[in-house]
Amino acid sequence: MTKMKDNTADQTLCPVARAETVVGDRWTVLVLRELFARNHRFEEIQAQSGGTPQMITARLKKLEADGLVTRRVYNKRPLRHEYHLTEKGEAFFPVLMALRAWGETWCKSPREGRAMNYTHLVCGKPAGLGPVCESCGEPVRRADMVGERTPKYQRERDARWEAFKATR
Amino acid sequence: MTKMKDNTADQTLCPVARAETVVGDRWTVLVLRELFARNHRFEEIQAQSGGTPQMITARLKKLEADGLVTRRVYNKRPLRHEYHLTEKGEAFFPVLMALRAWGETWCKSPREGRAMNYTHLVCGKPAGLGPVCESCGEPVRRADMVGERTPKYQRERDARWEAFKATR
DNA sequence: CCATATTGCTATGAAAATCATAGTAACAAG
DNA sequence: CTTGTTACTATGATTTTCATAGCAATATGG
Repeated sequence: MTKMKDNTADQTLCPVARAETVVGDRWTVLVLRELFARNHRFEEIQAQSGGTPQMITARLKKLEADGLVTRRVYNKRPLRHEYHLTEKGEAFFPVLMALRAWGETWCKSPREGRAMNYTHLVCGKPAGLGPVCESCGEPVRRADMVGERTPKYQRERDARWEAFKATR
Repeated sequence: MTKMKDNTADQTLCPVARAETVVGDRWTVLVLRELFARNHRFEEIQAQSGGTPQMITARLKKLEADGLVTRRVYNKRPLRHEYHLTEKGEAFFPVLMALRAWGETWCKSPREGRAMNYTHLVCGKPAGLGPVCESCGEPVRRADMVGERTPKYQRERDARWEAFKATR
């Protein structure tokens, strides 16, 4: 034998399994990253995540269906939408920050340097990687932080955008 | 046009993208969940995650290759291995806890109840869902917590194990 | 000894997802 | 009336996943 019943994971009480049916996918997480980075347009999301349009459309539709994202008209004629995080979507922030902390610590050689640096607005100092500010020790919320891209990461993103535009 | 160069994400400075190449997959996260739940045997991991053996073998191999998991012989003749988290794997704990918090809060109706309750050993009280103990306010580490399954969730897992054994 | 159970997988073919590439729709601007 | 912009959809090849089955190496019970 091999498999049991289908635990499509909405059949379980486990919150991790439940969450994974929504965000258990590379593209979905990258789309969310872009939305948190305040990139709300389809093109930008596609360019920075590196996905095909189908991948991005599919994830955005699913995220909308799952209540993490809303579409907002920013232009009628031609009709154009921006994608924004809902409260449920915004609440995903701590997961992304935890993932970031793990990625910075365990998926990079030290010489590569950070992608982003966050400043904790409450104390005005660097927030570091953890769930509490490394400078003042208070738990950090998204609203209390400003993130700034390091020059290297900014250049990387600019280059990606240029490369994307070049092929259109 | 449609796609740009391949950002296989080890080509980026972004720690989220880097992390996702390792753990950006439903099965991988469920396997990690089981390892954190101290289920170290192939069968248990398969039964509780609900995957096919190939899915589980593939994830365990990849997790080993990525340095999150080590195989440990627990029986020669017949040769049998247990899967254990490395330091890198253990470090993933905050991500899982953040995912748990989000899942409990946003992927469940209130009446369903929790899957687990953690006690913060430092203060002896409930740790809650956040990165800091809801009782004493200190940041919680995995070593400072004991998790207990709620009866309902325990029954669910027992049932899954029985169902699994029944089909073998 | 010999049949059955245990554990940890591998094999196989069908179904579904993903990829790269190309193209379309609906306008705006010059 | 041609070119550009934005947000997709279409298509066919490739890759992954799924469900089902089976196997290898022993332990265990009779």
